Amino acid sequence: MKPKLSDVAKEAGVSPTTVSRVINNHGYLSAQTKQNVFDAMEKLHYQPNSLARSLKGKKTRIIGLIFPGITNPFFSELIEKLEKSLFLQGYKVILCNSADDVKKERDYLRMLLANQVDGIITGAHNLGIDEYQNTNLPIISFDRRYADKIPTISSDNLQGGVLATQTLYDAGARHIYFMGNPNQKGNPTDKRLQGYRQQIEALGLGSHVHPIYFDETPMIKQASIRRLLEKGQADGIVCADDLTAILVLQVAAMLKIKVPESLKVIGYDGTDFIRTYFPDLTTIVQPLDDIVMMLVKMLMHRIDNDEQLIDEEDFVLPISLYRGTTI
Amino acid sequence: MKPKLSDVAKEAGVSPTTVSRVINNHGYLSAQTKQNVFDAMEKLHYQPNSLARSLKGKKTRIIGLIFPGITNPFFSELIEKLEKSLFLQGYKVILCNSADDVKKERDYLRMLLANQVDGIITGAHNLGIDEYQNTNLPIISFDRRYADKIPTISSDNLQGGVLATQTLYDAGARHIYFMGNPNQKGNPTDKRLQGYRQQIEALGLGSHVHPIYFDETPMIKQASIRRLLEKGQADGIVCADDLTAILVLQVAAMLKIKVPESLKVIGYDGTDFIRTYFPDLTTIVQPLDDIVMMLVKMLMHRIDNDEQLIDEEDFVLPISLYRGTTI
DNA sequence: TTGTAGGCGTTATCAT
DNA sequence: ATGATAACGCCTACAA
Repeated sequence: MKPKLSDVAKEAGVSPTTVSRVINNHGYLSAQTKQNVFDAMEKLHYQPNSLARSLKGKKTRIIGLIFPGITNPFFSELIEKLEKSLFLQGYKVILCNSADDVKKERDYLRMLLANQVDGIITGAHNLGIDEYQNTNLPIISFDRRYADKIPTISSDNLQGGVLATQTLYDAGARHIYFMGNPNQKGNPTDKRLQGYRQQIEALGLGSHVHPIYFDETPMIKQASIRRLLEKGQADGIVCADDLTAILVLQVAAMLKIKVPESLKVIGYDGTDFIRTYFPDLTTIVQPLDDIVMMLVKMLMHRIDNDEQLIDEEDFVLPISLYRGTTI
Repeated sequence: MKPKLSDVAKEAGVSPTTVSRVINNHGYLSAQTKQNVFDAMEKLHYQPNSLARSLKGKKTRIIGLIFPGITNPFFSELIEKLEKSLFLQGYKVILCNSADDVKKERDYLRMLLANQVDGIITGAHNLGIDEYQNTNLPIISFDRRYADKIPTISSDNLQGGVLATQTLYDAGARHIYFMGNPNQKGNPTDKRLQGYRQQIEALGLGSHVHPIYFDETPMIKQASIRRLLEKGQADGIVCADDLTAILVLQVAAMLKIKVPESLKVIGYDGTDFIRTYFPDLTTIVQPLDDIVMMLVKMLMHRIDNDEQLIDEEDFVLPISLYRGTTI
């Protein structure tokens, strides 16, 4: 059996209380006793049981992370940075892949609650408001609008849409398409399209949206992109994410469409990964480090200050442009 | 406060025991009582406390995942698939990023033990044997040799090295370099280099290893690759992973070295991501789905059958070749 | 400086 | 068919 506190106590010849005190560095202990207890712990390979500890009211120091996937470089970088940052604060992370599946997200949310996590950071986006609303747990959301109780961090998607469009225009494109999810569900990312529309209008151009959905396989996206490019009307494309932009470049190469001469392409996200392995791609860069810092900071704040949200309004971080050769 | 079992009991007008019975579907309950309890649970938004439950000896249904990072597509796909598979079996996942940091890995291992996880799947690779050895927890490792008690799953790295080398040879390369970590620490991945060496010898060629380390930044790798390519001696390169291969292609383009005419390149891993977004890259494909299935299957087996490892020897899965245009 | 007792929320055992 | 009771491993008053 696993050694428990009382085993250590017996081994060290003291009471369980004393051992607990040593572990938690509580109150006054004689150096000798401390040493005895440490030796006993060492000898028995003792590990305190976090469960029992948390049951007694202590925090679990576990944060739940709910995201729609981890293979997209944007999410893998975001999650890796979050994990890193939280680890430094002494937190572990339970990773929940909502996989764009409402049921799975709900299941996970329940599990996290059942496991008494200290807080949740979520970037998933299916659930009805109430499930999240119904808990008093500190929750911070990235790029998703859940409920008034839950602060949202995002980067400036509107400005991103504007900047992408303007950048294409400045480079000479006049038939600028937007490629991404046309559904407007009220999430911050919807603003990329809004920014596009807004700027298109300001420039006196025509607005064209080519729908590409998050849950389509790359093959399907590719076929869809091909249909668009074959028409040969677009000379500029604002892609709602970098991976889509890469598919556009692939299809363009396949169709022998010259980039950027005949077609200019701009992506969105600008992760380290993409900038390193697809340095050609011009893209709107989200400030990942700042996003992570804000998410963690606000979460920590909510955890430490039991008072409800104070001036916790939504927080929008500025984006920037990375210039590759596709424009 | 959060409702507890006894609150539900009070609400439903029964004893806590009965509520527990309903929740766990234990013994005989009248349909009426059941209904009452369910209603009460619903009404109070009751969530059983997993901690208390686990403290009472129940499993936590949490699996720890220890990997050296998640941004490499190979790991992100592996982890995503593991999470998916484990979720289907009713397990949650605590994600631990060892970040190639011995201390962090040890910390995480301790935390996992403290949190009474039901098992661990690890693909990290720093720790001394003893820490893992010292526990009776079911642990399965991917591509890392820890200890005799811990079964290792891997794909056929030796054959991968052989196949990569032979493929380059068949395409006409005669000055074939290996690019990757030259240190042999006894891990399965070392065999990629061994396979290369073995085949080089069989072919009567000279063996050349250009060292690239896992923890180098892409910039550094690139500079290092550049130094090699500028010498112009290599006409074929076996890369120990796909990302390195992509850097090689970048540098080759920069130096105006024609691929595959003057230089043939083959990568290693062959994730869906790379095959989709870098379809040109010829690469050795690891059977990720099979790897995941084996990892999960063996872990479940170890968890369910308390008996110690039976014939749990290491398990090696076959690799395959994906043909792009870089050879 | 150290020990004793009770309880955190749940479940298993024994009654009824 | 349902309840009372005693654990699970730890922590925190309260004593001594």
